[in-house]
Amino acid sequence: MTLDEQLAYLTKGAEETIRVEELRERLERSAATGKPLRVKAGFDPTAPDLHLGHTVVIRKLKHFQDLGHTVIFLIGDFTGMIGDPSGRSVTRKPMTPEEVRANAETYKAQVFKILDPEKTVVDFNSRWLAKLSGQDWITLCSKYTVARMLERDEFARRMTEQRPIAIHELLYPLTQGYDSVALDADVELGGTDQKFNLLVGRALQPEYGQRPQVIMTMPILEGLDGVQKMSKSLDNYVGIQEPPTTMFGKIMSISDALMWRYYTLLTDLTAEQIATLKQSVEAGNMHPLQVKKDLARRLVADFHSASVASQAQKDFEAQFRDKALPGDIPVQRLELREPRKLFRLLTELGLAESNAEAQRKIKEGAVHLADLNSSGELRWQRITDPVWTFDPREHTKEVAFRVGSKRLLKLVLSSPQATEP
RNA sequence: GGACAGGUGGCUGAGCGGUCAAAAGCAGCAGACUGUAAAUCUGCCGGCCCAUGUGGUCUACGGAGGUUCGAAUCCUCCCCUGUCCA
Repeated sequence: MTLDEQLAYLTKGAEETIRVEELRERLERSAATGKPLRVKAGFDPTAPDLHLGHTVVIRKLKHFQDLGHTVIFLIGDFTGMIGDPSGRSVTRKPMTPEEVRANAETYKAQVFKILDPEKTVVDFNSRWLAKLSGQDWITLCSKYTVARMLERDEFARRMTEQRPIAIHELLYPLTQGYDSVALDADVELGGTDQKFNLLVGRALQPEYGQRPQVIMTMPILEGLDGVQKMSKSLDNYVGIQEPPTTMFGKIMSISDALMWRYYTLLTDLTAEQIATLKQSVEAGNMHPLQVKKDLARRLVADFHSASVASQAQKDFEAQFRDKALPGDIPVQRLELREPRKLFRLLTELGLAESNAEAQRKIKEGAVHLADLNSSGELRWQRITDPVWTFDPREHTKEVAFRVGSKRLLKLVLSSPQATEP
C-alpha cells in the first residue's frame, strides 16, 4: 500500500484524527526505520462483556495491526478504581488481582475474535500507576491546570448544573494521559467521548520529553434503539458472545436508518459499496428487509462462523415467517401435577416480573401458549383471561409460552410417577 | 465556620394537610398496522390477595422522630447536594 492508501485505510470511519499530518509523518518514519508504531487503546476492566459498540474501536486497532503496527490493548485496572467521570458513578472498589486477571482472560477471548493474538500486547496500567510515589503524583498534577480540566464537557456541565465533582475524578484524565507517557504511545484510539482524555495524553507527553501522540476518535455506536449509545445498562446492546440466534434477532430489530450506520461502522464494506446498496433500496430494487438480513448474517459470521450465521438466519425466518420455534430458546423443566393459575406460572418461569405484570400482559393479549406435539406443528393459542388456569393434564409434555414477541420459553413438564427410562 | 437554596417513582419534573400509588413529559412494555423496521393509533406502566370491582391490603415521596382523625405536604434533628461569604 502506498502511504496515501495507508492513510485512507486508517482514517476511514474515524470521526476525527488529530492530526492527520502527524500520522502521515509517523507512518513515513516507521516505514523508513522499520519500527512499527505503538498504537494504544484503553479499556475498562469492569466490563469484560464486549458488545458491538466496543468493536468499532477494536476494528480500527485491527486496521493498524494489518499494516504491521504494534497494538497495545490496555486494561485500565488502576483507572478502573477511579471510574471515568460520568456523573453517576462514585469511586469504585479496587478489584483483586484475581478478578483483574479473570477479566483480562475474558477480554482476550473476545478481543481476539477481531485482533491477532500474535501481534497484540495486552497490558495493565496498574503496572506503572500503582508504583507512582506521592511525589510523582504531585509532579503529574502540576503538568495540567484546573481551568483546562474543567473544559471537559462532563465537568463543565456539572458545574453549571450545580452537581458535585469529586476531586479524584479530575485524576482520571491525568492518569489516562500518563498511560501514554508510560507506554510511549504513537497513537491512541478511543470513542469520541474519550476525546478529552486522549488530548490530555497528547498534552502530557511533551511535558515528559515525548512527542505528542496522534489521537483518533471513533464514532460512538448507537444502540438498538438508534438513539442512545449502545450499552449494557441500557439494554440496547448486542454482545459479541451472545448466541447466534439472539444476535441475529437483535440486529434485525434495528431501524432501517440505523442499519446503514451499522454497515459503516461494523462491516468492511467500503463507503462506495454501502452507498450503492442504499441507492438500490431507495430505488426499490432491493428490499430493506433483505439488506438487513445480510447485515445480521455478516455480523453473526464475524463472531461465530458463516455456517452458524446461515443457520441463525434460517431460525429467524422459521420463527417469524413460518412461526416455528427457533432452535435455541430457553428450556425449563418443571414438576407440575396440579393445575396452576397461568399468571403465577409466568412469574415463576421468569416470563413476567410479578404476578401483577403477568396478569396485565394476559389482559393485553400478549400471552400465547402452544402444545408441542411430535409433528412439530405449532398452534399458538392466545390467552386473555387473567384468571385462566393451566392444567398440565390437558396439555402435551412440552409446552411453549410466549409473552409479547421477545419473551419465549419452552417448558418441559415432568410428572414424578411417570419417569422416563 | 456562617447565610441561603434544594433532595418526589428508571430519568426530567408538578404537587405543598385529606379527593395522592402521586400531574405531565421521556424511557419501557403490550396490542393494532407492518417487514419483529420506521411512523401512527390504543392500552399499560409499585407489590401481594380476592377474583373483576369506581375491590381489599401492604410498601413508597433523602433518613429518624413528632404534630394531626389524617402528612409527599407542618415541626425537630440528622444525612446528602449546590450557591454565596469566610
